[in-house]
Amino acid sequence: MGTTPTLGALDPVTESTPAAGATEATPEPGPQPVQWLTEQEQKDWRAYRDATIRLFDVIAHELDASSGLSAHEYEVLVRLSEAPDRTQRMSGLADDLAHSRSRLTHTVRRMEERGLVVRSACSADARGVECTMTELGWTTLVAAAPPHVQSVRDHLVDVLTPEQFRALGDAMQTVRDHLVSGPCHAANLD
Amino acid sequence: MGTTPTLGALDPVTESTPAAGATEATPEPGPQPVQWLTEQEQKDWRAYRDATIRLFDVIAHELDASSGLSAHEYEVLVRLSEAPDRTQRMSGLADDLAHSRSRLTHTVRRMEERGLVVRSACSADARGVECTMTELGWTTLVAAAPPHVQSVRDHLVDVLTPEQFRALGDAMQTVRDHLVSGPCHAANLD
DNA sequence: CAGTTTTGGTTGATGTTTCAACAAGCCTGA
DNA sequence: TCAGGCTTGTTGAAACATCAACCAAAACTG
Repeated sequence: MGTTPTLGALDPVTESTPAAGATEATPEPGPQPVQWLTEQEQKDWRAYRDATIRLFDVIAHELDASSGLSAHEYEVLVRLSEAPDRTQRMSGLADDLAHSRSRLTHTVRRMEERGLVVRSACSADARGVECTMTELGWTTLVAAAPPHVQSVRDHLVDVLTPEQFRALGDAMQTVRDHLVSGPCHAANLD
Repeated sequence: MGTTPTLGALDPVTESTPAAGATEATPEPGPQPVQWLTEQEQKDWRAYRDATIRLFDVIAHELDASSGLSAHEYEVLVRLSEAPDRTQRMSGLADDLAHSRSRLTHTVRRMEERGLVVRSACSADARGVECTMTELGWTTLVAAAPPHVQSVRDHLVDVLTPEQFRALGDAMQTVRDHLVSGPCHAANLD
């Protein structure tokens, strides 16, 4: 009834505390003593989440429109372009891209069918497979990069002040380090 | 390798390839006068991109593990929980979530099959469909929220200083505003 | 140096998202 | 009023991602 409690972002409950502790640590005898997000934290988390989803969406769309590459394919090509001999092991690629191995296998197979990369046995480790960028892959990447960079500028870099963007990079580098070095970052990795 | 020009992030070319392969029918000087990202900008963009992918990945994984909801389903429930009568039009929901209409239709159909929401005709507009959260949807959300909030804290909020996190929210709010009010934000929307 | 475990990679089934096409209701103007 | 265009929402097929199962080679272990 009147109990539609103007719910905070991902904090739909705060329930048994009607008007009270929406913003503070709630050490109540609930199932879990979770420290809820403050209203400001909710706003910030939502802004980050929402903006990022839309940003990635529009950038991926523009990339596909201008080059026919998906964001993931583009990223595979970038990594290969930076690797010695434009070649990298599948496992290394998967780790770099934070993709599951199986996802990478599928992606690379499709890219191979289109002639963007080739796979070959790895000499050092008979289990391994090496992925190499073809000339077509290279020219495709070279053609794709300028409009993509423009996208990133238009929708992100140039929208912020240089200081804001630097701070964003710093913060996210911290987040990234914490994630990859964290205790159980087992989450991914197939 | 002498010919592998230590390539920057998404800037694989920089200069090594002049007019090469670009559009032939362009009499203009140069393919595009794109302003490349500086090295620092590349680092920051990559940190943001990479950290975000991993972050969303691990948070979605933990949410699914603890509640059986995907991140998208969770978000649908949150929006409904905040709407009057826990009901919202499909179109409004799709806009809020930056999902295509067709994606939302599929998602909601699956959620309806699981009893989390129900759909009904919209009285005001015979084309419309209203989506309402069920009691099961509510209790599911209430159970899902605490561990999810904990996830967000563990991997993002508490990893940064309060100032960093505030700045992140501010910056991304700017990015979001620019995206939704931008000239052609037609990108999405089915 | 056999037996076990771990790692690298693939496969196919299943689930989800995207895309194009469509149906039906709304709205406008002549 | 009714023709045309816009909006809302759905559908089915195709593309893509995820998951569990699997094989083969390496790396341990006793």
